[in-house]
Amino acid sequence: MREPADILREHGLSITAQRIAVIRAVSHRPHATADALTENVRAEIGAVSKQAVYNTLGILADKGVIRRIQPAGSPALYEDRAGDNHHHLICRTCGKTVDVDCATGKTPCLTASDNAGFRIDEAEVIYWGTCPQCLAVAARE
Amino acid sequence: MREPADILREHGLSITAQRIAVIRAVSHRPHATADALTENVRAEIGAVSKQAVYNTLGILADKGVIRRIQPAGSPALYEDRAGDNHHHLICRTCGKTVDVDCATGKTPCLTASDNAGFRIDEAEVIYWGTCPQCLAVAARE
DNA sequence: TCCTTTTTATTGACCGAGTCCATTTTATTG
DNA sequence: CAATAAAATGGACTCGGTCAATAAAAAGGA
Repeated sequence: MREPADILREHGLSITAQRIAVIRAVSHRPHATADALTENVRAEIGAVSKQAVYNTLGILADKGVIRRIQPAGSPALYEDRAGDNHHHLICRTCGKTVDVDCATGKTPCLTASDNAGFRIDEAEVIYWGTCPQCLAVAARE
Repeated sequence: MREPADILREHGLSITAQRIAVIRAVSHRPHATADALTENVRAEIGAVSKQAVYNTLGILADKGVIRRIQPAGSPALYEDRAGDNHHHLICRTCGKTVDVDCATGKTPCLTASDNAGFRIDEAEVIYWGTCPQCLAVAARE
């Protein structure tokens, strides 16, 4: 990802230390919760309000700069990679989240068998399962 | 769906008026929230506690009798149809949720391009877009 | 540069969805 | 018809997130 300040400028947003740090945190730590990102930001610039973090994440997600994923039973996660239609693999046991490229090609999943008249703009795919570590633990028992 | 009491019996669960009414509500009103279902149940049997509804929904979802879907930015929805690997189409504007059969065949979506060592047991697909009604409203403006 | 305007950050109250827990009620089983 | 196990109730509580009023900081123009 480019310089945080450039990203903000390109979208007509004011450039603030908080926003820069949020962008850095997201790109440095993918699949993190707002809470975790807040801690990262605090480590970098000393202090931020919860609200500033949510605000920044919300705006960036709206602008398509970052992506928000909201897996069942978990707070929202944010990631750097956006707009490339990749998907996620989530461990039911430990919550580990991993990127997977789309199974079917470029922007493929945008085709439902019957769209019921909807105009579809995104296909969100979450593969649920058990990660290698948790499989190993389960096997040992 | 069969008789609620039979479903409960088959899974070794006590048969109570509350549970029967919850099962009826789910099958009568697909894609409803726990809250909406609670109202339905109250209309049928007079009163239920929030907890009894959550408890029943949780157990039935665990047993695979019903399915819980948790779309981003919305409370959980419950539906009757379970185990047939169908997906959902959700309107970003009004939240309307519609079933779609799987685009690729029988139980197809269970294949990620790279499973990263995970054992995958479910592929959850949500198509986001705009429903016909909301498209019409938008066009009129 | 300074000053004004606009945007953003802060703080703390608040909200909705869901869970926890102690108690009472209801099913089930001998 | 007990005795016991399972479920329901009600109310407090948690967590993720939003709202709204005020303070602070950026952006833009003379």
